[in-house]
Amino acid sequence: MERQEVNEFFSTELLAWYRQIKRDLPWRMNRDPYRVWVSEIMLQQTRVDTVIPYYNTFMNKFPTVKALAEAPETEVLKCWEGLGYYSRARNLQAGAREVTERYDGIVPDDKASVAGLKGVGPYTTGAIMSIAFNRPEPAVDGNVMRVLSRYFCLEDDIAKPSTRVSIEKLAASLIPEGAAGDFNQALMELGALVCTPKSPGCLPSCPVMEHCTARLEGKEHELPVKTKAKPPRPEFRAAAIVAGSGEHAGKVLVRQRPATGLLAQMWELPHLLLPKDKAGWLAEHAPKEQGELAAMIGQMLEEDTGLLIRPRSWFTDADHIFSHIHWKMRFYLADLGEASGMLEEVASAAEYAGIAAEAASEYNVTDKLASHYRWIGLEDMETLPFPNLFLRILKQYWE
DNA sequence: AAAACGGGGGT
DNA sequence: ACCCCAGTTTT
Repeated sequence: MERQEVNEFFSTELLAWYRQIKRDLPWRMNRDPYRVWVSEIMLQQTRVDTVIPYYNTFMNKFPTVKALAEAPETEVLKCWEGLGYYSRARNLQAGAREVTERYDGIVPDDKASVAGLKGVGPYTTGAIMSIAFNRPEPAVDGNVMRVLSRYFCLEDDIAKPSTRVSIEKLAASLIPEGAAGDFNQALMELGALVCTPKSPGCLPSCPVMEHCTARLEGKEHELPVKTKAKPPRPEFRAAAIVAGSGEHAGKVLVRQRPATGLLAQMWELPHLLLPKDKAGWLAEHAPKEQGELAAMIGQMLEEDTGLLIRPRSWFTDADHIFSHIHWKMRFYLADLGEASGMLEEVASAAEYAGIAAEAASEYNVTDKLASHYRWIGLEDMETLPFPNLFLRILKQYWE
């Protein structure tokens, strides 16, 4: 069989297969470009099963571009809580605002305009253009790179950006006339359901195994080639659950993270990065033996918040692993010392000195950050967005 | 080109 | 324990 025929076999059989077995997913209800857009952003580095409940909630709360554009950012982040990569949510809303302002609320049927939206890269551009508008653009994600690497026995490292570019050209050449949306989804559906990373289900499931080069050469388990990621670096952090008193009785102190960087704009319990030389203590000593460390943490948190914070006892330890950082955290229960200042004083001090704090990337500049602190009760957790790590700890605290 | 950027599920 | 997921942005 000629190469051309093998390619046509692939496209034809895959498309037919998809139209038979495609899953009934919420974003396949219709081709509303906004619905496609939201789904594609949520699906970035996130499994279908994880996305489904978030997608339904999100579309219910923000049914249109306009509804999303007009919503408070905190509400959008709250809907994204636990889904990860929170800049996706903020970029999506920025995109909705751009579509509202520049395109009258209509997602444009134009590649360059779509590609210009925040959070929309090469993959998502192709996905929106093909699925919503049936334009013949490739949409190459991890699934597609795996499927095509195997079918065509491509040995290029799929971790390299240049590999994605070359696979995009190949994928574009395979799109059947007038069926871009279905074909691109077929490619991904095959990768998700059959041509899986660990144990590809060639037989009896794969509609194109007959001419799959990797399988014919017995290399379906070796492909695709991908360099493995660096392990996350460890960071030791100490946190405090500060119980309020007086008018703040029953509440705890939380703060909002900066507008950029890790977990941007999310809320958290106050904590700090231990210097490398101190970090060893946390690793090597039982929590009970660490009165000295606790005292140090109280002092550092005092400097951070402007409050007189007194750690009283160890609460729990928790590990939280991001892609690139491994947080090893120790939580202390704390309360406020006798001469504690009011939060209002702290806030005004922050306002007073806020001008100089622009460059601070961590929470080591007292003046600017204090205004980001807030006392909250259990009921406030339903409005403020927290990363799962802190959500778990706070629920445990209020149990 | 490499690192930053979450969190969870599969094996 | 390790892999990877319907990736994008920043450095």
